[in-house]
Amino acid sequence: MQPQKTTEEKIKEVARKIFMEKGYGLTRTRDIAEAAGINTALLNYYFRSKEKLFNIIIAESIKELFSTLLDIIENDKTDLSYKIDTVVNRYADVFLASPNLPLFVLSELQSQPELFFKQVGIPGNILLDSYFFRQLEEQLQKINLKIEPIHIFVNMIALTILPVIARPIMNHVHSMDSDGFSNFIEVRRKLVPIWIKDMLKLNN
Amino acid sequence: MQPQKTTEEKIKEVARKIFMEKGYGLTRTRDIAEAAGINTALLNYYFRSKEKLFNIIIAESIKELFSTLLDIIENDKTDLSYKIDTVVNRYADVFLASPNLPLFVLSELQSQPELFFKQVGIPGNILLDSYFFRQLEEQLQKINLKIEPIHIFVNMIALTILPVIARPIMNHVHSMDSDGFSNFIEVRRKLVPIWIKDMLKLNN
DNA sequence: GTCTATAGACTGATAGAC
DNA sequence: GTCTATCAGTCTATAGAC
Repeated sequence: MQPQKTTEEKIKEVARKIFMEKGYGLTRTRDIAEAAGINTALLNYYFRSKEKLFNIIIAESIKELFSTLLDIIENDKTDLSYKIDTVVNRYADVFLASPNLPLFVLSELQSQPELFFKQVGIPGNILLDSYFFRQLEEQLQKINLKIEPIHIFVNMIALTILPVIARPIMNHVHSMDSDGFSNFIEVRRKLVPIWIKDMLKLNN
Repeated sequence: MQPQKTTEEKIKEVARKIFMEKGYGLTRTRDIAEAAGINTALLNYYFRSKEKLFNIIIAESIKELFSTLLDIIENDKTDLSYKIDTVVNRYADVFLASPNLPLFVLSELQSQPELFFKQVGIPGNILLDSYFFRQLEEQLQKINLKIEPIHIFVNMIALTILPVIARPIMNHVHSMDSDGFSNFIEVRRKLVPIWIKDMLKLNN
């Protein structure tokens, strides 16, 4: 038997869904209240204001998107190849479960960049100082490729995330249903690590 | 001597900028009017409503993003290597001039996918049936790589567009000012075609 | 904790003068 | 074409009863 959802959890759950679909500006507290089976008074009883509720949702979303990464890239026990496989696979899982998550976070960060600093508290240098980046740098030197590690990292994320972000266009130009989308992600789950390792001349 | 901007053009110009920064929901007609040096009455005199003005802006934005592509990929006089160079370079130019354009369009297409059909009229199969895709298919067969051409196309767009879409995060983790951003794009303008050609085993 | 009712502020749009 | 003034509608948030 699952424990019953509290009203507070129910509100957060539907708020997350509606904020992701419509964005902050187009979401009305009434929509959230109605979808949660309550009223706006109760919503404000729990969260004080729409903005405070949104800040909780967006902070959790940002953390969901980045915590996926952090424990992988800071691990000094795993090699480069394993890290590439794991990052791509974890993100594929996250995106299949929450296809709207990346565009939601990116859009809100664009219109309110200060959210990143205020709500998350991930230091800016955590990526550049990571063990993963040191491993990338080492490998790039080994194959005598004079580019910054960030480019390889950007490539890995780009190849994984773009089909998710551009899903409406993919649906249009590739006539995809939701199964087609999942299949596409599954195919790329295998391909992206190969491409990234090729860029690094890592033997597969 | 440049011809003077009409009021109508001035409104569209600032509306485009503000819609792109804040999105439809958070943009107020008063913001647009003030930025254009007029008032909301005049805005409605020219465009009837906020929504009609927005539809004009988003339709033009979608066209700007895709017309860049269409005349390149349908050309049967240019080879694969040239097409890759040209697509990447054109998009780099577009994104440097309008960094908010891609995320704006992608966000709006997610919340209103029918915009693609209604406002643009680009048939879904124009990409799959393009000369570019036939050239990709040919080359993939030649190197005996059993993947669909769409993956290479997605990769090319992904590697070019992601730093632009994730600019707020890039600023944060890479301590970039606007010069840093331009430099980053300039570096990738050269790198992305190399990576894509490597995937296709095209000799550079 | 949850509701009804409503205050209070803001927004898009228009009427009407010039 | 452009303005001032303002209306009607919508939204968030709160007061107060239960």
